[in-house]
Amino acid sequence: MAPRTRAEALSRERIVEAAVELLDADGESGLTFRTLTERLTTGPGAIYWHVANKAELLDAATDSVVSNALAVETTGSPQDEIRTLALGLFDAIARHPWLSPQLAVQLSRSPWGSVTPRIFEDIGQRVSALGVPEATWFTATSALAHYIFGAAGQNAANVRVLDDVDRAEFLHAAANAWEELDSDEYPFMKSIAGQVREHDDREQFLTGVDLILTGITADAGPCGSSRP
Amino acid sequence: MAPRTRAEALSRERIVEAAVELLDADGESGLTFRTLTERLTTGPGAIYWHVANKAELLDAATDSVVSNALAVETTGSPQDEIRTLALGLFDAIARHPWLSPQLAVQLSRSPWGSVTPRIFEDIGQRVSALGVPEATWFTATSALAHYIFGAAGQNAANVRVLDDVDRAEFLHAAANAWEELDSDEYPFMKSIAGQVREHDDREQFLTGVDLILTGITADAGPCGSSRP
DNA sequence: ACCTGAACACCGTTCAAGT
DNA sequence: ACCTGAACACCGTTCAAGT
Repeated sequence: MAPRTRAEALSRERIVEAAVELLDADGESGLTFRTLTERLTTGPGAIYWHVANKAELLDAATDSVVSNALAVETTGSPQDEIRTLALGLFDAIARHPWLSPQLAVQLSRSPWGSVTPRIFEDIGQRVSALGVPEATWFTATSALAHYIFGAAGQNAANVRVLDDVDRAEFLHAAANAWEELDSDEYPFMKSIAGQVREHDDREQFLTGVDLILTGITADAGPCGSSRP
Repeated sequence: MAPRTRAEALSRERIVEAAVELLDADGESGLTFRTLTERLTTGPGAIYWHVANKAELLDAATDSVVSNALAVETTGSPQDEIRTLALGLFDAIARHPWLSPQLAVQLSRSPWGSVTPRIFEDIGQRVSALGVPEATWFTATSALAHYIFGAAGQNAANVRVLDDVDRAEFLHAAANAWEELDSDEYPFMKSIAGQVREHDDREQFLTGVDLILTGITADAGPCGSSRP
């Protein structure tokens, strides 16, 4: 029982929680100090007492959501654990599509903020457990992390407001559009239109993770190509 | 000789060109309608005659820069051509760091705007020339594209305003900071700190591209691991 | 057809004043 | 210590008016 319990005292936690809700509902443009003060029935000054500025608030919201996504049980081979972590991030970004640009912005403001090292660390620990040379760890972990963010971001862009039915229609329409593209200029897009129409996002995503895992463990053996 | 030549008539091209210059100089926050009208010595209404809104202007600026980056001569094996394209994008994003968040935003607004299909097409054509099964084309191309954007974005974040000397100092300081991280929480980041301090960005980037190319061509043969 | 420039609604942020 | 709320500078965008 804290001293004041009547009107649910303001706190950094409550502010971040409300920010996440606004972002989930209406995207990045849905979070303003106006909408935030309205929801929390307070004034801008009150928020600035707990939070330095909007950028810090977005960082905190990102941190909160990513932390939850990384807090998963992982057991099995390093490969399995990497798949679990990757899928956790993929699903989190699908649930919170605003994360994708936000992670890029946060990265570009300070390359090693609070979120990036944690993701690198979590993935990197499993990469180092794959038994590949230590000299390849950094490159391998980067490749995995970048693929996860990029693929998840693209998926989030598709998901956004659409429910499953709308989404199927959307993909269908997109695939049809590609099939009608000029075959001189876009032969490749035309050829994969069918795959796009029928693919399952999460399955496709995991296939890509496996592809990179194969590249990591294949090393420069007989299957790989080596550059001079 | 056009009817009016005295004061360099306004045009969509000139507006986009000025926008790119402002973005290069001061990042995304450096481009406002105030700074733009000032540089072009005109009013906001004049710009709105040629451009629908700021989002379209950013799209046009992105499109212009990426088009240049993709307009490179590529000859050699499909692998070589993919490396050339990848490095071209990497360097373009290093020269124009604002591209990185912008590509993410553009992707999240409309998944298949004008830029993304061109990049997918250019890379995808080479992937399909690798001689791997058509069913893997989409996944392979996605993995490459996402890695390129992610790695280039991270690099751009490091480069930003720093010159080479500052950059070396920056990496040195970052590596030192990681080495002093708690070894229970961040054992992996500690272990790769040395690699980060000494790595060459472009070389490291190409190594990652090769890693993914290896994964693509290794298929599910004896070198790869397959998931049940 | 192309441009001017005042005006509008909205944004993040500040700060003297309250309790 | 924590909150109020008016005020400020700035933003993207509009539009009647000019040429």
